[in-house]
Amino acid sequence: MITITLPDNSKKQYKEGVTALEIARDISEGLARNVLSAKINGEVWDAIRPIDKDADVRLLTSRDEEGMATLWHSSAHLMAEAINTLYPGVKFGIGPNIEKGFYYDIDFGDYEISEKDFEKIENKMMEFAREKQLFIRQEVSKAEAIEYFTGKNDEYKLELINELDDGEITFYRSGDFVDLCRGPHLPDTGFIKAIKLLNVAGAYWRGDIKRKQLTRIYGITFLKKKDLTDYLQFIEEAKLRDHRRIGKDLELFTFSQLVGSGLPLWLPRGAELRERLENFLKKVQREAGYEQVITPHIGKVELFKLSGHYDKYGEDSFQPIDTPIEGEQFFLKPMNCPHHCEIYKSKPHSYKDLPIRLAEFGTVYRYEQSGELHGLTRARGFTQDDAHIFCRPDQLKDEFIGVIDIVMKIFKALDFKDFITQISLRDSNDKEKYIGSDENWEKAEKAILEVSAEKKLPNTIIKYGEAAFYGPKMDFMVRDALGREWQLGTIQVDYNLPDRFEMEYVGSDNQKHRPIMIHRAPFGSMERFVAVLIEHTAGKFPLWLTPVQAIILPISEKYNKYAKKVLTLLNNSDLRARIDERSEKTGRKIRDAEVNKIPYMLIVGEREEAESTISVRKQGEGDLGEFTVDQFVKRVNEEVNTIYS
RNA sequence: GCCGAUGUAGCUCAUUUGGUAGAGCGCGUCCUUGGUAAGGACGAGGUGACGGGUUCAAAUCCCGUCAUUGGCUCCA
Repeated sequence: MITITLPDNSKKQYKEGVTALEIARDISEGLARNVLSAKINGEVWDAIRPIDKDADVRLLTSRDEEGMATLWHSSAHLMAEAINTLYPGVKFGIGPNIEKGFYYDIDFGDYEISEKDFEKIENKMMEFAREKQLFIRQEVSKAEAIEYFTGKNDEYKLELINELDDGEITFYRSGDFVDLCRGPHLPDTGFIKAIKLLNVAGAYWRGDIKRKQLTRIYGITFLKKKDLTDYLQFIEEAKLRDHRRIGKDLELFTFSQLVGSGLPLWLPRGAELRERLENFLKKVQREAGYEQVITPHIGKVELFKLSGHYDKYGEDSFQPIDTPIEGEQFFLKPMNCPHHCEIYKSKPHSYKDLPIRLAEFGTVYRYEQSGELHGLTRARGFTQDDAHIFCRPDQLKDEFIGVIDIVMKIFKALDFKDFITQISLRDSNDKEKYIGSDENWEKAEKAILEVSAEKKLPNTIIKYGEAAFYGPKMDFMVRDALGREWQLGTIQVDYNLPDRFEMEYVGSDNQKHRPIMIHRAPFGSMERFVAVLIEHTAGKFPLWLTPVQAIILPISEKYNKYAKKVLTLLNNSDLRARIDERSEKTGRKIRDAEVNKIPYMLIVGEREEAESTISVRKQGEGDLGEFTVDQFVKRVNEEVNTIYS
């Protein structure tokens, strides 16, 4: 007999070879039907794999991430089984579960696969699922494994097997399909009740651009049909929040084939919105001791050779601009820092001058690969809310705190609650990779960790070995409507450029010292930030940002004159308002304003004109009653000013 | 850049197998002058992304280019 300990610490005696599924059945038949896999002494196992010694057992269901991982991993096998039946002779690469669903990389040989084939594959998968095929685990020797896949002529599996040690190789069989797999899997395919293949993509074998490109098919499955319907609905709703769509609807930005892909054109309303964001940040930065600078969009090749950008990225960048007569070469700037370094160097500095904080909304150009462009989140020309802080080592921590304060102010003003903070430190086993002294690195990394703890930043992850070669950094990331992660703000310590540019300041000891540089961009780029903001708010921007704050709706054309009077009053108070002068009924005007997400609707008719008032309706909420214009302006100003509190 | 998909009116889409294009919304004019989420009538709008080919005939079939898009790779 062995002792099984459950998560509530209850202990039970079982025969050797008992399975998690049997333990579940012992608790209740309903639970047994929902067990996908189980955690045995911290390792996820098949629910039907015999347990032969004392163990801690936690049953995994659809409520556990690991349970869903098992479902999706098994689904990848089911898909492979279906494909193996429908397209004999195809070869399989890897087929893991992912955060939401699974994929399988497959070499289809001469078959041409597109989304048109999905239905056929889904149907075959459903057929096998209904057969409730068992997933059978089998331990094999390396020689057996090699023999099997040599027979199948599958060089991908053979490559994987060759990297494994004898004695740790397992196969899983479902139906007639055998796959090299570590497991674990569902008890049988019958758990899979809803299947949807999502898309097909090319993927290089082992992620290596030099190797063969396989066909990757993504899919998702669920235990209940309803879950799939809900998931597909979520995708549809997320699409409605897509910044590319809303940006078009609200006339914020556009792209032009003639101008070139990845080069956004900001329309008047988008430009206004962006300008308000910039002004907000400028104000915050001024208060924090920043100074604005302005630099040109190009610089001589020598500048970027000095900064090191040329060597590292020159060939993959927009190519140099040549002057016709002198034969000089200029680069579009991919970063603002070299220009700012030259500003620092324009005069000598004393330790008393530091820190110097140079800020610029600097537009940069990077040749992103065509397949990588994505609306405003990935563009070839974009504007960073850049600043470079030049400081002494003893000032590093305070400067870091100052930057985090700015980032938090912005996130608060825009109601970003859901973000991740990533701290990237160096890999201390591979110090050769990094520039700068050991002492400086240790000091900077310690400062960052301390600041992060003091500021109690939520969702902080620390990654070792992710630092740039020139210094540790802290990044702020958010998710877009479709769950993709985007980096927004960044704070990076840099020991490299001060060296390259031979920057100096005179210390209190009358000796020359090298300053530390901090790159920071709280928004990241205006383009990406606005994109994320659009998706975050679904286009319902906060009042202080929105293009049109209020729309005046005259009950009939008889009151247009009064409406204009109200408009003038509002404009004089710096409110952004318009009038809907169409000869439409009030219900219609209200509907259109609601759909256009205009925060306030101001209804004026006979009564309002007589009493010199406006009837205020708030978007999404409804009628707020009668206000004088002064009362309304006061209300709006109070609402707007909350961003600075 | 690579694999897959897409490109028809300002927007969202339709046009069964090739026979010179339609709808809704929006827009314009007129009627209507209305009180908290769609009043009515009429009308204007399209080189079917662009270039080439096949055909008596191409939005439709083929090739190329550009752009968009889901991934991969890359990412300062």
